[in-house]
Amino acid sequence: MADRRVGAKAGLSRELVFDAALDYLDRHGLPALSMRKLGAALGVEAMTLYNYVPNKDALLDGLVDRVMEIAFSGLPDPVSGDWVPWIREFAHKLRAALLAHPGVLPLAGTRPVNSPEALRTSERWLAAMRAAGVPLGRAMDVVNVIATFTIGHTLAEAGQTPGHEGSEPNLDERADELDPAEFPNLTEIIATRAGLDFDHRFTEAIDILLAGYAALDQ
Amino acid sequence: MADRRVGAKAGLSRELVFDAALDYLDRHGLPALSMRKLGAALGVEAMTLYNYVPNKDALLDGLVDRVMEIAFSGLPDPVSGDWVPWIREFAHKLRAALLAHPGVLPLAGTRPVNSPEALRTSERWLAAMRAAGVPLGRAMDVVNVIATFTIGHTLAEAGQTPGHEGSEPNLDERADELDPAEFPNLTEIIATRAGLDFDHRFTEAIDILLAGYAALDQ
DNA sequence: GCTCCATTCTTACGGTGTAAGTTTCTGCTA
DNA sequence: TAGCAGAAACTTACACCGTAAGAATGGAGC
Repeated sequence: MADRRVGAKAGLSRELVFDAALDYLDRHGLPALSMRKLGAALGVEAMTLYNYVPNKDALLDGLVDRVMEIAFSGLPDPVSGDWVPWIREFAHKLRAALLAHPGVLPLAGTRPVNSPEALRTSERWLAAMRAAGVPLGRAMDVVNVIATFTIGHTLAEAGQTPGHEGSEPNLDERADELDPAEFPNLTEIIATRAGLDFDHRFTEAIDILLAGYAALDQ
Repeated sequence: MADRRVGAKAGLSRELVFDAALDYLDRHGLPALSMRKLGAALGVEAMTLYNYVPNKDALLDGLVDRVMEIAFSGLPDPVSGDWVPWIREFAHKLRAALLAHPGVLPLAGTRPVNSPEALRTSERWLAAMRAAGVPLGRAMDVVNVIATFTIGHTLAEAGQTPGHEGSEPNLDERADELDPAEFPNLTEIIATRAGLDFDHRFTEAIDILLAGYAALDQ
């Protein structure tokens, strides 16, 4: 970044700040994200960012909303009466978006998502499911169960990623400390990789949930 | 805490430090937990804690393990061939333990749990399910799906709790900003509470998952 | 050229985790 | 009982954090 004189515009915008924050998060991880470093990445002092964001917490909230928007984008309108494939597609898109930006994952679990975009999407879901004969309360249950499961499962998935920045070693990393006599099944799992396929596990669980809920109403 | 002279024993132990940390977390929340304040709660300087814990991250990891132990404690050994009720009980106990210590919830989602106690419990699960005819890979899938769903769902539940310390308002808190014309279904949900019963939602989803998996093998 | 104002920078404060070094007390041995 | 070794606690220090308050600068409109 070429040096500017004090007061010269850096050409920032709320958009640009969020973009840079998401990029920084993807590149360096959540603990490394500070206002000073984000400012430096934009060629600006930390306090300058406060012209675009009230505080750091709001910045993090915005990042979650942004990733949710990515997950929602491109979802087709649920016109047909069959809501199951639509929700299934949403679940897989949400997982993909979270895995693409694993830095926001811990935030996504903690912060309620109530951006206008998210509310609009929820409303569309509910309307479509209701039109298909699902009671409103149950529709809300399905939406929330799918969303919370996806976040929980993807949190675990990202945490197991080889190179994650957590402090505790994951199962693979402590495979050699595992006494095969005391833990025969766990050692077999590590050796054969049976039950460690996240793609398969997620797909199957979502299908079970959707089939189960679909069977409840009719 | 009566003042001691330098060097006098405060009677600390690893146990006591973790106990105090969990208590502090329950009382003041995760962002408020610092080494200095935890030390003060124990009548001791911050650096003293480093005699019992290598660093703060290890302290947090230990807290997650401790809550998991609470969840596991009292679980009966799965002797009968029917593994479904046992896993169901585990899910509900895990949720209860997490809700009792909501401060550790964000940590539970992020950090892989590989304490010896947790590994022993997993091993018991797998052995029992296998004895009942479930293939090993599927048994692992069931265990992980139940655990990740429980964490994800309970994260959302604790986040919606009135008085949570998050920054974004939850759905109820922004009910009045919601335009009934644009969001008829969401407003109806808030008014009737349909689909907002966490107990019911969790119980039903767990039952659907267990029934679905049970139907796969046999 | 002058004024106004948005934008940016500077400075400062109280807080954080933790490395390094110092002091004090306790319990053992002689 | 005296002396000493090691454990336990404290002190100091450093680099970093979020952010409040105010000063400095640049460009836009007159």
